[in-house]
Amino acid sequence: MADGPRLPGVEDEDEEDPIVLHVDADCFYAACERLREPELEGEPVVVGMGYEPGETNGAVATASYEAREFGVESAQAISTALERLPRRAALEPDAADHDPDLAEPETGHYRPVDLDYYESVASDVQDILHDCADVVREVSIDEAYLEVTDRTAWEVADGFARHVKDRIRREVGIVVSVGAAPTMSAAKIASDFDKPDGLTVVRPGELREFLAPLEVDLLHGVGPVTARELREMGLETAGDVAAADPEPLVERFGERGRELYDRARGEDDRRVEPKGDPKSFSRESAFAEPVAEPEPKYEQIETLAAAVADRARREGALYRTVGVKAVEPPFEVNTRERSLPGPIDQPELVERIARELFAEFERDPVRKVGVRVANLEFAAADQTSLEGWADGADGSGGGTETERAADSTPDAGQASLEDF
DNA sequence: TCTGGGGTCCTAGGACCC
DNA sequence: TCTGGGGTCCTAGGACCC
Repeated sequence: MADGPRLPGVEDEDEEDPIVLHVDADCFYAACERLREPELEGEPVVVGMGYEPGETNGAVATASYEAREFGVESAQAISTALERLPRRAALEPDAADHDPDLAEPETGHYRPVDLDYYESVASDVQDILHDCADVVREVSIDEAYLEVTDRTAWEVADGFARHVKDRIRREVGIVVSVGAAPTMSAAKIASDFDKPDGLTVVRPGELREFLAPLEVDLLHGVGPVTARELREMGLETAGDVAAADPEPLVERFGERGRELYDRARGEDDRRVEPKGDPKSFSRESAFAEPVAEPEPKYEQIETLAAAVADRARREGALYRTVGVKAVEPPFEVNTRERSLPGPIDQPELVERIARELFAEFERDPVRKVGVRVANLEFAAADQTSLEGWADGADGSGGGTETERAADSTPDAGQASLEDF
């Protein structure tokens, strides 16, 4: 926290601490499904990815709170979810005759993920967020940080947060939880504190006491592995971490250890900034069961390579690195990648390199494959817009590699396939 | 719990350069 | 024959997040 000049004896924390909101939609995918299918209100709803109606494959993307009552959890296999919460349609009409008590309350509604629709809903929410804040950082489809320091004050921050919640509920029909705090990391924890439909304000003076009793795994960036190691070090709560000697933490976890220590003490200098360009695009897909024969795998690699290259082109990105992923049973993740001398936009080359990189695994049993492009450059759009404009210009456009690649049609200025 | 898909960041070793 | 120090890039893997 920056220490500006102060009048002696004046505690003006309220002035200097930023006010950060973290807004997090509750069970977003399920909420979207309810938006277009209001009959689902109050019912157990499970949204599955890689799931198709009537099938048992895929995993749970989102389970409504009603579904969670039955032990359905995020990331769970749909087959497991179905054991705990049978599909509503499956019991109608036949099974209902056999056991009418079972049919109604003990079944749930299963829907496949429909990202396009969810994105359209998210965009309506984001419009409101941008209207309510000076800076918005979208973290994911259902989550964002807002910098609202100049829009409100600590004394009325809960009213402001309430206003944001109410607008989203009224205008879009989505319920969100909001956390307000002087740091991003605390705001994030605060939004989670009272879910669903939560509203938690942590004022600057309350930061340490708010964090202290929380289990370490509630800290952002602490997953199962780190949580276990922290417990082995005798650190159960954020308060334990805050009071600990930071040296062993840094030794054990490197830079992350320092960060962990700071966050547990409520120290976090990051300011809310809009999200930058993406760093990579990837596509992956799992087989129903491990595949040993080369052909189906290569076929999938090619499909994914084409999809990734297409995505990059649509987004106006050049890429310099192509990678593949092969997941072998039980869950061994292998990655291979190759970087090229310069940025390109050549789908055929992505396919070819992906095939070559994958060759190493062609005879291994593989349950999942993936293709990725990285080292992205987004200069293309700007450069294109300069064309026909810059002929006599000030010479700032000098002929960089990026420009060369960007203003060429595929195959012209970029290195050609044979060069690799 | 037999494990889906799309991302980010960090680490560590090796190559290579000066 | 022995062998410093610093910097950057590349690759593979791992932890984590939603």
